[in-house]
Amino acid sequence: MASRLVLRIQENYDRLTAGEQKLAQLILDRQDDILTFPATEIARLAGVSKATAARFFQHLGYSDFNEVKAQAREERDRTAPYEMSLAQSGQVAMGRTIGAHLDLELKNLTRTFEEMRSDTLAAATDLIADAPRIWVLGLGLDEGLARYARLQLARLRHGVLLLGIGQSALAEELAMLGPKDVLLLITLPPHAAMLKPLLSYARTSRLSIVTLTDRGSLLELQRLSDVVLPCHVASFGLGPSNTALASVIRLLALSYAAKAGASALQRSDIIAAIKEEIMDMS
Amino acid sequence: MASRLVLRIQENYDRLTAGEQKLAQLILDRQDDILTFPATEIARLAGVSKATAARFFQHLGYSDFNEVKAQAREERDRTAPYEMSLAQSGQVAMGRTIGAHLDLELKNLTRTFEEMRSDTLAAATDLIADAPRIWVLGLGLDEGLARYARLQLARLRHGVLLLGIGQSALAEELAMLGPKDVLLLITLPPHAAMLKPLLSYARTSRLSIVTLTDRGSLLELQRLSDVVLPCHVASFGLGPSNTALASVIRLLALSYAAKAGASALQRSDIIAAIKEEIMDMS
DNA sequence: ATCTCTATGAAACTAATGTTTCATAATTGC
DNA sequence: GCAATTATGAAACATTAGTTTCATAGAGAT
Repeated sequence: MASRLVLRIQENYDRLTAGEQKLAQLILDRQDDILTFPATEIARLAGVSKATAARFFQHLGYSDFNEVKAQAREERDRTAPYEMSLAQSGQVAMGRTIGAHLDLELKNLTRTFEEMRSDTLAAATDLIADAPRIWVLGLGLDEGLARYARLQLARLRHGVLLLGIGQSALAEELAMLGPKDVLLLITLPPHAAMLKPLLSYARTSRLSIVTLTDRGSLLELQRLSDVVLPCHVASFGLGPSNTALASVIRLLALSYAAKAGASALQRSDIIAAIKEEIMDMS
Repeated sequence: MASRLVLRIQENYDRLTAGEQKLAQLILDRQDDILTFPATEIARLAGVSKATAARFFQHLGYSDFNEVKAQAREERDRTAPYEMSLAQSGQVAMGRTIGAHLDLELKNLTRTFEEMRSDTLAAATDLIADAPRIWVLGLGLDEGLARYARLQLARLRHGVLLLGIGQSALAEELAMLGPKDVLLLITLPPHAAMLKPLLSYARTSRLSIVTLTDRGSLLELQRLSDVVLPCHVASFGLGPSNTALASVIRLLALSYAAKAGASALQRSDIIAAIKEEIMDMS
């Protein structure tokens, strides 16, 4: 991040020599990362000598390149003031600050969607759209998210059911799985021991399996699924964070709603109206 | 930005020597900017020698510090441009892109924690720590999150119960509420019509109410609660987004675990061990 | 065409960074 | 208490980075 350097360059651009303008253009083109390189490398990338680079920064008013870097660091610290203020005043959780928690959650979300291929999301959406029934499964801690997913999808379409609630009836439920159905599996480490045999059995029903899991489980679960949407779940403690997974569920519902169009939204409106009517009767 | 370095540190933390842990802690505390400093300076900041720093990075699997910096640059390049590429090529959901979805989620998270007062989080944590029993309530769509919250807290302490599951038994459950208990309420708009009378009744039990809700409901629910932790829930459709609320639940659990200390973590370990044993018997 | 001035790169010099080696202190096991 | 092992920092060494100086090329003015 080099905002103030960029501003100085912009203010002085016409007064720069040709070599200096080469440097200036490079910095304007790569504002975010150029200062992570040493000046020697910046000069090389711009196609000028080290001497020209040194004179360039001096021409802009800096005493030397170290001053440029120090200014950029100060600017970075100042850009996110809430993090610093939170970090300083915030409650310490697990030895970390609220700011650190937020940072990690933001990174989990960013990396999750950074790496999400649109064709993977589309494939998952298509499977859901075409399925006569959707079975949602989440074991242990993942059950809450499974319920959330089921509710999100049930608002938009019929035939969305939860598996594994009363585990004593799981076998009966598995017997109900049919071809063309979709199993929406939500699972984070540590994975339930029964998961693999359950998935192996489920596949004999010739249904499709869409799995939401963490990055580390991607390869393993890819073998047992038709589509895997991986999430980043890094945390400071208490097992994996499911914030990114919650957001992926939401995106999947949004994506389905967009594909299904008016009928999905109409269903959601109907359900809302039913609720209002039921509550009026209470 | 040093996400992968951070993950490597987290995976290996217990195997690091004391000097290496000093470096590790510094990097965890200052993930965003620490790699803008040379390794010599990082060593100085951590209070170790340059030799220790060099061995530390090698211990983590890097051939040298230059490789650490190169990886961080690559990561930054991979994180920044994707928003543009996703926005241009990504699946359109509800008229918005994956990039827009991510942006909105990031903003929800950022604003939620930016506005979170540490004293409010501490007050909620204290109430939970001191309560003989915690009742968790989420109606309708919020039920999934309520289950998630209950599971997170039940791993850390006894006496965490879910309200409102079989609504026909709700009256019986409400009769069980006692003084000094805490009701952890999770509710987003549209709020269930029964919520207000339910809360009014609950207060006659002289228990404390900790409410997680959206910003818009803050004033209204503040009158009925002891502590309110508001979340930003902006979305493009399908009602409010609960990604930030999921993360607040997680932070609350982390905060409680930090306060309760060893006993909470021990309980979590015990539960994990029980699960392993039960699964081995399956 | 020539002279003056400016821009520039090569080279020299200085400074800083990073890695490796070695000696010592601390820790662990018997 | 002692020996063996490991961790660590100081120092040596190697490499890179950054600044300054000097020589040259190019541009502009006459």
